Amino acid sequence: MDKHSPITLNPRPRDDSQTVTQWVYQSLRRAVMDGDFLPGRQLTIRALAQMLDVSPMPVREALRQLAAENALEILGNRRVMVPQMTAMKFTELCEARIAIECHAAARALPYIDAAQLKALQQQDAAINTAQASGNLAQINHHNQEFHRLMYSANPHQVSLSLIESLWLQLGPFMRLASSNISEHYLVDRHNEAMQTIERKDAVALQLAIAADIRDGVAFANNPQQLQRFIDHSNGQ
Amino acid sequence: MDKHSPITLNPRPRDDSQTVTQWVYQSLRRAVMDGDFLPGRQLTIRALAQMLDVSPMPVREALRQLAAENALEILGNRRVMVPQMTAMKFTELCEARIAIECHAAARALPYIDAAQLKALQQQDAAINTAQASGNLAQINHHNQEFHRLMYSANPHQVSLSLIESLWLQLGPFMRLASSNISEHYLVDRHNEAMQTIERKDAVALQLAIAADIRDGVAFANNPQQLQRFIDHSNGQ
DNA sequence: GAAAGTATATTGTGATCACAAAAAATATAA
DNA sequence: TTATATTTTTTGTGATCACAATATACTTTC
Repeated sequence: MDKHSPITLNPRPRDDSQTVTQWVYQSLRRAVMDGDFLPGRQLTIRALAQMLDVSPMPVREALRQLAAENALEILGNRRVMVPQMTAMKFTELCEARIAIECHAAARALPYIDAAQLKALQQQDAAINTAQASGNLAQINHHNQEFHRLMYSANPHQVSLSLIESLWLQLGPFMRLASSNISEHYLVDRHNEAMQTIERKDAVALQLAIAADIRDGVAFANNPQQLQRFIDHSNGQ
Repeated sequence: MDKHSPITLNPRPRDDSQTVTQWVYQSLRRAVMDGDFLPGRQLTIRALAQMLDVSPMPVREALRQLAAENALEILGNRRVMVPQMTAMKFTELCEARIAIECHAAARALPYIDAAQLKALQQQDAAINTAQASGNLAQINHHNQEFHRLMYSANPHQVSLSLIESLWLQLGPFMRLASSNISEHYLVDRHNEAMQTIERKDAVALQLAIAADIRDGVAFANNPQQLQRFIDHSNGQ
């Protein structure tokens, strides 16, 4: 729970087509998602600005945007903090994921055609490749992409941004979680999901998604192991 | 769909305890929620700043925050627009509301004690008072407060901010909707909900909440009437 | 040595400015 | 009159600065 521990930031190179604010936003978002900032860590505008070699202005806007997405927390004294995690909050976040993602999946199902199913299969293959290489960040990334691809088949999608807010809040812990998951789990659930899509079976798809999410946080079923993860992530 | 129609803004007086940015944010949020900005309307930083008699800076931050909550939309040319509504999107928003709010209600139920139930009853009474006076904005406001009160009984609440994002997107249309609802509907559903809370019956509570939401958008069951509302809101 | 008070440094906030990109208005050509 | 080119204006962006509020470091006091 150290507020001032040193942080390292490895931002992607600036793309000239995007604004500085966008670049800062994406850099910070990725850092939060990857758990580069320890929970409880306080972030200052000027420090981040210096780290990214930009003026304080775009950092201010990026921080405010991330706070609006619940990725960061603005304290009463106007300082910005990486939110703390608790076992109860973790459970709530997972249950919210299940509720919303199952709903989004069912709503997307009618729109998933053969081409999109193929894209899902390719994404699933990418997950396998990442698992073979043992790159946890990559596994997570492709896993998210699989879900995103599915939900965004719905052209009138309104819940994806809500789901991403939950991912952002869980992000740092999912990487820890990945290290404890037997590889075959995720693959099975995704195959299961894709089969239900072929059958256009909404209820079965929801069950598969719920199972996939629960598998992903299976380590949280053991309360004391969950607490260990949280303590570890909070810096012991 | 006029991009430049004149807009009027009736902000609340500035509270000295809040920052200018917060005040601007709340003023704009209320305007969006109340439907003071027509969908498709483009908002410029400088115009709003002049209207509110502040510098462009706090407006910039408020707009970015509202965009992060999907209350506003940032276009490719970096301009800010009030999102357009479509019949399909409206349906998606309502279904998302039902999915998430039912979930939030069930999750809050175990935490609702006698005192909080009493607060809900008081809020319900406030809705009745508002209905008697025929003030649509007041009805909406107290109705939202009723839901908010219920969900936030859960001390580990994580979905309320997601729900509020949906309210923001639906806000302008709910006021139109209110004008078409028979008064007794809302009251019945809320009483129903409070009875299920006393019984600690989660499933029945979810049914009551879903019914309450569906009653609130009952006018949308008739597709052409929904389209009329949207057309009207989009400025014919 | 611990607590309270003071001084210094740091921080978020909000205003102002320069600039490039985009939009609107105007002028030109067919 | 319509389409195209040019100028003018407007707009978002990002940097810099002043200031008040907060936090930190230091001193004093008991």
